[in-house]
This record gives sequence, C-alpha cells and structure tokens, in this order.
Amino acid sequence: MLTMASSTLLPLTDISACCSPITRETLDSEQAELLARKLKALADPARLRLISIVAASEDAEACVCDLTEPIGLSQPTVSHHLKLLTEAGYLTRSQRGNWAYYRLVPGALDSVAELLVTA
Amino acid sequence: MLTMASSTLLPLTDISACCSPITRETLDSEQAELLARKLKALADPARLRLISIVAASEDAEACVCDLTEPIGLSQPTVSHHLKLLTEAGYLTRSQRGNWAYYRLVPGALDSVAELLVTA
DNA sequence: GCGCTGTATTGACAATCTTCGATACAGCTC
DNA sequence: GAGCTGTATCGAAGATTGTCAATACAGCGC
Repeated sequence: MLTMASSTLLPLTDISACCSPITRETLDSEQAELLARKLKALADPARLRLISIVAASEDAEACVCDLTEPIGLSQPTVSHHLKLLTEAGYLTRSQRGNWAYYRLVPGALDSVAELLVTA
Repeated sequence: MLTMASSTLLPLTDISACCSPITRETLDSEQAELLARKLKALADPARLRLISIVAASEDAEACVCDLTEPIGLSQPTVSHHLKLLTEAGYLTRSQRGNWAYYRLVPGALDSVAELLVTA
C-alpha cells in the first residue's frame, strides 16, 4: 500500500496540527482518545529505548537485528514493539533484502510534545 | 506528610532536569522506566481530560465534584485517576473543608514534553 | 529447486489496568 | 452528639498489555 499506517479505526498519525495544547482548550473525548493512544504507544520502557536507539543509530535507522540485543528482549517481542510504534506513526519501516530498517518519522515526537506543553 | 508524592519506588516527579531528549542520547533502562511511568500516567483519555479540565477551570483548580460529571465516570473512578496523576507529579491536592481541590503542577507537563522533542 | 537467515505472526500466559458498587473516612452543620 | 455531604479506599470483574516459544513467511545464495 502507498499511504501507510492509517489503520483500522482512526488515522493515528494526524494529531499534528489537530489541536492546541491540552491545557489551552479542554479536550473532547475523541481528541483525548486519540492523544491517549499516541501516548500509550510511547509509554513503555522497551519502546522508548527502541526509539532512542534508532535515533542514535548510523543514518538514523536500524534493523531488528541491531535492536534485539541492546533491548534484551526476544526478537518477536522487539518486532511487536516496532510494529506498534510504526502503527502509531513514530517509525517507518523499509525492507532492504532480508533486513527491515526502521527510522523515526520526522516531527512525530514533536507534534505530541507540542500538545503537552503549557506555554 | 509534608513532602508529598515521593511515593514507593522512585521519585516520579524528578524527571525534570534529569536527562536530555530521548532522541539525543540513548536511554538506559532506568531512565526509560522512569519516563515510561510518567507517560503511562498520561496515556489515558480520562486522565488527559481531567488535566485539561483542571487547567481550564476557574483559578486553575477543580474539586472532584466539578470533574465527575463532565468526565462521565463514577466518582470512585475519577478519584482514582486523580490519585494516579498526583502520584505521577502532574497534580497537587489540597483539601479545603469537605472539598479536595486539584491543580496542575507548574512545569510538570513541560518537563515531559521536553524529553520528547527532537530539536 | 534447497537451505539459510532475518523478520513477522500466532497462541498462550501472567500481569496490569480501568471501571464499578459498596463501604469507609473526613469535615461540615445543626 | 447525629446526620449529611464530599472524597477515598476496598474488592472484584472484565479488558488490555507485555512477553515468550513455536511457527510461518520472505528474500538471499548456492
């Protein structure tokens, strides 16, 4: 498919310019649901470290084989976390040969951060 | 007690100036654990809306009675979420008479947002 | 084709989370 | 004191989550 990650329910990627910081206007339940899902995707130590390691990697990308060992979890578990992060719009996946390379989606973390800021 | 919210395991409040953005340096597992817990406290639609409503309230504070109805959850559940948010360092509680007033901890959301930003 | 290597999916289990009703506690008023 | 009101805690039920071993799939080299 061409347009990726606009998965089952809601386009989880498009929080970007959707709303102002949560302390500026009161969230309706739909916005809250959306942001909660974005945050839930981040709210796991393994996934935070995955993001961190990907960002710090050569060329800002990493394959599953690079990630399994430093994370200290099984390969299926790492794949699972990477899938979650991808579906949540934080990572993209590109396969080259046998390897699946993941990289950060530019601005994805920032758009969430902007919603939390009180200024 | 005087110094509140420094609960059981780790001082959940003190992420503030603890580390640089997660995309700058790779997180060790302890930092990841800490940030994940902060994010998990936010990663719920009810709690996001609670924060949002408190921030928008008169004098930036609200009592449980003000929050139960707009959230649409039972009073015990709202109390539970407020306790979580307080323990996570996002809210403070102050009792005046029969009412418990909650308000935002200044800078708490911002310090988390700073850790997510890639710039 | 066959085997190998890297990754994804499946199925299961344990742990955690969200929610509620029932109940307990705290502080007011009379 | 007794009764009321606002809030917190308890206990339980249902849903979700994180993890793994086993297995399936995809793409390479021979």
